[in-house]
Amino acid sequence: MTKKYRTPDGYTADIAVFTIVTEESKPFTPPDMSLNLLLIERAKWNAEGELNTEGGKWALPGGFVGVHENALQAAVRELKEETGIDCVHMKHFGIYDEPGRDNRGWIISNAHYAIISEDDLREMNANDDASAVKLVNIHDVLQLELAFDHRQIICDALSVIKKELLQTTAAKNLLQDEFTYSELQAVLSTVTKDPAILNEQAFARKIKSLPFIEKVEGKTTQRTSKKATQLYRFNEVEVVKPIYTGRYQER
Amino acid sequence: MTKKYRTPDGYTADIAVFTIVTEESKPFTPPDMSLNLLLIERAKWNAEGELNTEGGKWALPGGFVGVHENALQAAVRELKEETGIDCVHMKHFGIYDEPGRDNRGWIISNAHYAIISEDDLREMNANDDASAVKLVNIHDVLQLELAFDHRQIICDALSVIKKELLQTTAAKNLLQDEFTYSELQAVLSTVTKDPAILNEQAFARKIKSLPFIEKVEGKTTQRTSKKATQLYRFNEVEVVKPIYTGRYQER
DNA sequence: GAATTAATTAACAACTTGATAATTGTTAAT
DNA sequence: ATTAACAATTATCAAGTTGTTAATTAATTC
Repeated sequence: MTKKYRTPDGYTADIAVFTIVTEESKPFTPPDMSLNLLLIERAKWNAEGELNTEGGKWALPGGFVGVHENALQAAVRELKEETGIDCVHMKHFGIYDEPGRDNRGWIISNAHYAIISEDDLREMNANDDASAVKLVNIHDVLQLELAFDHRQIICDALSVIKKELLQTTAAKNLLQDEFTYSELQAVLSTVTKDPAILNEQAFARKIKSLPFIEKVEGKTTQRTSKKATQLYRFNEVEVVKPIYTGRYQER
Repeated sequence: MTKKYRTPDGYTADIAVFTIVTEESKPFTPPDMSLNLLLIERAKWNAEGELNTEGGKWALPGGFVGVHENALQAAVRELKEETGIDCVHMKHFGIYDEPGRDNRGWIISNAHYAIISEDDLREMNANDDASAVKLVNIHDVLQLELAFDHRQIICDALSVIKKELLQTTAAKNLLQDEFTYSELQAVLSTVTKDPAILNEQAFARKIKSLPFIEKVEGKTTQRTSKKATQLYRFNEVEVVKPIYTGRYQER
């Protein structure tokens, strides 16, 4: 190809990995969850013993996209390489292409978020050097010293994940296939103050009429209560809730 | 910079421009609107008289991003250059980076959507060669022969714009600053079948309690009715509607 | 002046939901 | 065996939402 324009010096994929951490799991008790973001600490020195670009700061996992793959594939690959996590739900959410954002050149970053369950997370801890990887509660993450423009990327990721969890059925990726109303409620509680969701009786009542959730007939668990509790699962129905309907008045 | 990787051959910005077309505007009548997408016809031959890549097909406006700008700026610039439109509401919505999507090389397309009002559209028609530019009703657009992977991009754009109009206050960009309930309803009707929005009495009642819309005190118009009609405007309030609340049962 | 039309208001029924309370099933302590 | 504890579940009420139907209002047209 004849290049009429100056072309980019690189194309990277970054990944904001979100996961749920169950804070305390006493038997027969509904879970108390927090939403966490996975970060890696950039090495202070590179292989040649020189100071590394943005070394010592915390950053999102990621790396360069190859010519043979798209950014989504690269993101999945990099996450596996850097943390051992096999991700199911990974999605593009933004592009970071401000001139000068990376002092190494004209580098375009394609940002993704991934949602993984606690279960899948355990593989990670076994697989990798834990010292350079940590989970940070989403309420604390902006206090850290972050590399490049990752503060901005993380801000955007937080706002995207909050919307995604409330406006789509993405919560299914943070739960087991079959779950109780209180487990789903615990996930949603990490990102909303909506009283219709926080109110236990109201939510237990509501879950039965949601078109995208179905009762697992005759199946119960004692994970969250001494009394056997009904299990539910997501089905394939997708819905869009307009802001022009519903209630807005507090009582 | 030392290049360890092969780098992209180009970075382009494409723009899906959406606008409302009022189908018939009898006086004293609520509008009948359709949502349209702006497409350009690619020239059959290039400057050297050779057959152009994907020439003769319909495509989204767009072009290469320069090293001194980000893709959003490039998108605004290209849209102005190609159609004369000065756009207010332009946003990134997707990346198209499949290897082989453009036979000219490794070219990454950053896709944007723009929402412009009928008023702003008039400038365009005055400004440019109308033969190569046309507005297509969103229900017809997928019938056309489209260049590159623009069919996919347009599909995604349609689904994004539908969500955006219902789940955010983006409709304000398709209306005048002050509007009647029936004008807002006409905009929303182009993208939803929700009875709570299509029902006139219900919607006229509802608009008064929406936290992100306020009455323009004492101001009316006769655009849509012989009887003077109340005007409303959007304020700055932003809301997120969870799918876990509200009604799902049809009557 | 009557007909027409869109906006507005009213009224009702069915549904939603926050609040409060009662009931149920199981475990653990007495 | 009895009781306390506790989450799940069900019940009830009040207030808000919304589809439906109908009446009222204001301006224009004939």
